[in-house]
Amino acid sequence: MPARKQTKAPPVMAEADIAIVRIAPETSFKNKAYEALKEAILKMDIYATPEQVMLDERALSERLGVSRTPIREAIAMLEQDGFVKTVPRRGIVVVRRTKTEIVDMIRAWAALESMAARLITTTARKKDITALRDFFKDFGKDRLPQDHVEEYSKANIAFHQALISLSESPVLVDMTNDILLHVRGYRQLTIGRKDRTATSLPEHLAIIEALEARDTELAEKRARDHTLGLAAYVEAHGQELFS
Amino acid sequence: MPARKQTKAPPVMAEADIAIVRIAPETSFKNKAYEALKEAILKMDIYATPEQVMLDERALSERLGVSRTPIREAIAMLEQDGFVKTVPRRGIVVVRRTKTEIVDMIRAWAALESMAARLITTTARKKDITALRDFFKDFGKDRLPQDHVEEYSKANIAFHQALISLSESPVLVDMTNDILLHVRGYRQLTIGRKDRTATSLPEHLAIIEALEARDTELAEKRARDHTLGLAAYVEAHGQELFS
DNA sequence: ATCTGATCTCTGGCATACCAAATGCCATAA
DNA sequence: TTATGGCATTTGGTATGCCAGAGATCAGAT
Repeated sequence: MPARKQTKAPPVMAEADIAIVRIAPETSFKNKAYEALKEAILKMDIYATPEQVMLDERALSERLGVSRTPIREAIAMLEQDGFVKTVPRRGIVVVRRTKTEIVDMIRAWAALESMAARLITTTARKKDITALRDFFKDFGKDRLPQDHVEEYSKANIAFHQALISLSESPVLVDMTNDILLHVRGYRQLTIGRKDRTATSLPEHLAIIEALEARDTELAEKRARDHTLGLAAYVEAHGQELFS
Repeated sequence: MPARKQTKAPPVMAEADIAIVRIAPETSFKNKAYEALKEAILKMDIYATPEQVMLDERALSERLGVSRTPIREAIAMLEQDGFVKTVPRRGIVVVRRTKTEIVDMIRAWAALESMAARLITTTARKKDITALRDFFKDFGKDRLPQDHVEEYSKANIAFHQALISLSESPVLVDMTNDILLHVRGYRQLTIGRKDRTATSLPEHLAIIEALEARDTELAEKRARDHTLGLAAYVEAHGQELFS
């Protein structure tokens, strides 16, 4: 049997505890392009422009100062995300979802969030649950959400993301984030509506209460019904948004 | 007012009803490579091999007979799916999920499936719901699932997919399919276990009954609890699968 | 025999060139 | 004026080639 090379305890020097942080991985152009394009697509308010939005590989590569290769890889990733659709020899089109698709996504969101609520009742710490109220501390009887729609809208999203995070389930977090990215596009035009905003805050507080009470079934139900309510709202009032 | 060009009835010739079928879109090498690699990864039984499985761009391009470009694009897509992770200058590694991640995924699956069940009680047709029983028509008191684990396992997956499909929600269908692809890898080693298989069939039938009764809450609960049961099972007995 | 480091090799990242199909423009014929 | 056919252009698809960093290898010094 050949001598096995000693692999244990070879520390010649104390491996100085200088905070070595694994150096910067320097993200590739591919990833930079992906992030840049994703952000650009998300902020372009797709549902506001009447005609189809197209992307051009060569134009993008010039704009970003890199060759087409990393751009194409980024496009391929975005296509997996469902943000764009490339048509051979025709172009790359930014996908517009129909109202039905959006409602569908919101329902999935409701499913995931209600599961998060369920998990939270059994694992989250009391203080973390209570901290969820802070997102709405700037609103109350003397400062109604419906009078500060834009601000409330941001608090609303932040609340939902914080809620899901409390589940400590990476999968639930990632999936809902993906959905939010798709839904966010016209969120300003729907969730922002005053009539719905008014009922939103009380529902959120009710969810928090159920979580604090560790009432699994009730928390799940409230979380689900709250988001399903949004789905129903969009289904009923979102018609005008989709030409 | 300028004369509007006549767009109606310009048929110069009868547009011969020769069966023109829109020709074949001939999927690109990029997509072919994506499908090929995905299938290869799914059937390689990742959790069976002890050492990390690596992929090599050049080797793959030779094997598939195409250049590296479409291969790289396919890899980028697979990375978005979470099947592989490319490490610069090191290689492309096929991702192995931890037990915790798998349990987490199954919980998300439970959330989505319970929402599907909920929707089904309000929209699906009676005959379609009843048809779900067909997946298990080959099993019964005289032919127990636990005695034909492999066969039952396939029926099991088919049942769940058919169930979700009945919700007529493309989003729920796609998301659960994605999850199933990740979970399927070691499914054979867990769901296949006899002790769990025995309780599976009755639970499935109970779900179908609730759906037929149009009992939204009950159907949702049964669907959720059934899949959460699998999650709990994996969490408790799946330890040995993850080295 | 072991440690050091120069070098060779392997691997993904990126740039570039060329291809082919889908369009659009435009000269030309009816 | 209008319909038609062909050519130039546009756009994504694919193939190649070179680069740089991370390891592995191996010779030389201690």
